[in-house]
Amino acid sequence: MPKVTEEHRAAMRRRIQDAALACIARSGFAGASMSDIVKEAGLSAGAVYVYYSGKGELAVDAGRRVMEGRLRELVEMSEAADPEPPAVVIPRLVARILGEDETAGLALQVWGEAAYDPEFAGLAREIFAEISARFEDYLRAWFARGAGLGEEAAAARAVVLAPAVMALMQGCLVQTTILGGTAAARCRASIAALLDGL
Amino acid sequence: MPKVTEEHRAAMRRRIQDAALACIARSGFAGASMSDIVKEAGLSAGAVYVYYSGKGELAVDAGRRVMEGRLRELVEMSEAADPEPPAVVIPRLVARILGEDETAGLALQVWGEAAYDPEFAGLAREIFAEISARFEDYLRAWFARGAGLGEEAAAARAVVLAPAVMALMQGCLVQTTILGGTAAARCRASIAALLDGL
DNA sequence: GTCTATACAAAGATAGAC
DNA sequence: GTCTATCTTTGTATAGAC
Repeated sequence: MPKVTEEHRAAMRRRIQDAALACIARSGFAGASMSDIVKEAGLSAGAVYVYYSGKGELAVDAGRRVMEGRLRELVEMSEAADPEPPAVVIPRLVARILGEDETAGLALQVWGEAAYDPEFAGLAREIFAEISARFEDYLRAWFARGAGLGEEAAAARAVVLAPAVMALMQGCLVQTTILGGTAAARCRASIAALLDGL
Repeated sequence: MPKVTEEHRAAMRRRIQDAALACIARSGFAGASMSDIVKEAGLSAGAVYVYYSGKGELAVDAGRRVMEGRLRELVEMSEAADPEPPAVVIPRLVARILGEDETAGLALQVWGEAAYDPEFAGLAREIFAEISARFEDYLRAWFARGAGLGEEAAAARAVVLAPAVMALMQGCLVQTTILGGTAAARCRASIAALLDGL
């Protein structure tokens, strides 16, 4: 019966990830020590090393959780039936992604790690590609059904504009993390104004 | 004659900063050890500690250099006599800021540190405010003299749009660091297309 | 001012009892 | 599987010679 064991293992790994994320939010990826994480999880060093081979594996796993959480929010958007204009959709999306938890700061940290660590860079690229594809899907749908372009023209325009829309979202995340909530609201309003013509 | 000493001090601090930045680009702020930096600078531990009280001070100083380098590029733009349209100015600016050196990755790391370290957060906010002011200056000039709005309307529009333009630049920096040069070019083209209407 | 050598602390990881 | 205790390495910072 490997069933119970497998579930237990998943639950423990998740518990350790949660503790790691709390510590990382406080001290950064490198600054969060294994003893910090062990204490935060209410476990012992020995227990943690049963589920993770070392700090490296745990760090990447925690980073993956942060980025995949961000991705999940986007799936709904790209599956909406009749598309709303970007000036409405993008700010709302940004608000939802950045609003609830303090995961935004963690995403910024993942990018920082990706600047020099190949494993984090791969992770960031992977998530970027998935999110980017979602944005393209949405933009194509909007230009075709909402703005009335032909299918081909809509697809071309979506491909061209997607990176800039991604940049808006990424930049807003940067500003939110660094400047806090009031600046975030200002940034969302600014994005809405910029996208108003589309 | 404190003159020579003062110059020497400045030169040595700069030399140590350069070494630190090289190490940080390789291993991150936390991962770059003092011995790494000492070796990279071709100095001894004792010498380094004459000019810096510790790793913390050195890290912040190095971070400041990265961010101020970014600011310098912007000053020229905001001082241009007759304003060119954003679709031209912004992509060119981004290309210049991200093109030459690998400092872009370092900026992303500074933001990552700012996500949890108050000192880096202060630094990031400070630079953000200065850059933001420059963008507002430029946008005001463009809307007034280039696009023909009234002074007051131009100023209002500049204030509204500045955060989004900042976000575009920040996001493009993220994409450049994570995805590399070809994606950076695509992002610049995308930004140009998005700003074309302004 | 600069070097070599080293003190002191912290972190990652493991051993062995239960 | 989990704990306590510990081994080993690494890193920051300093002391003292030159």
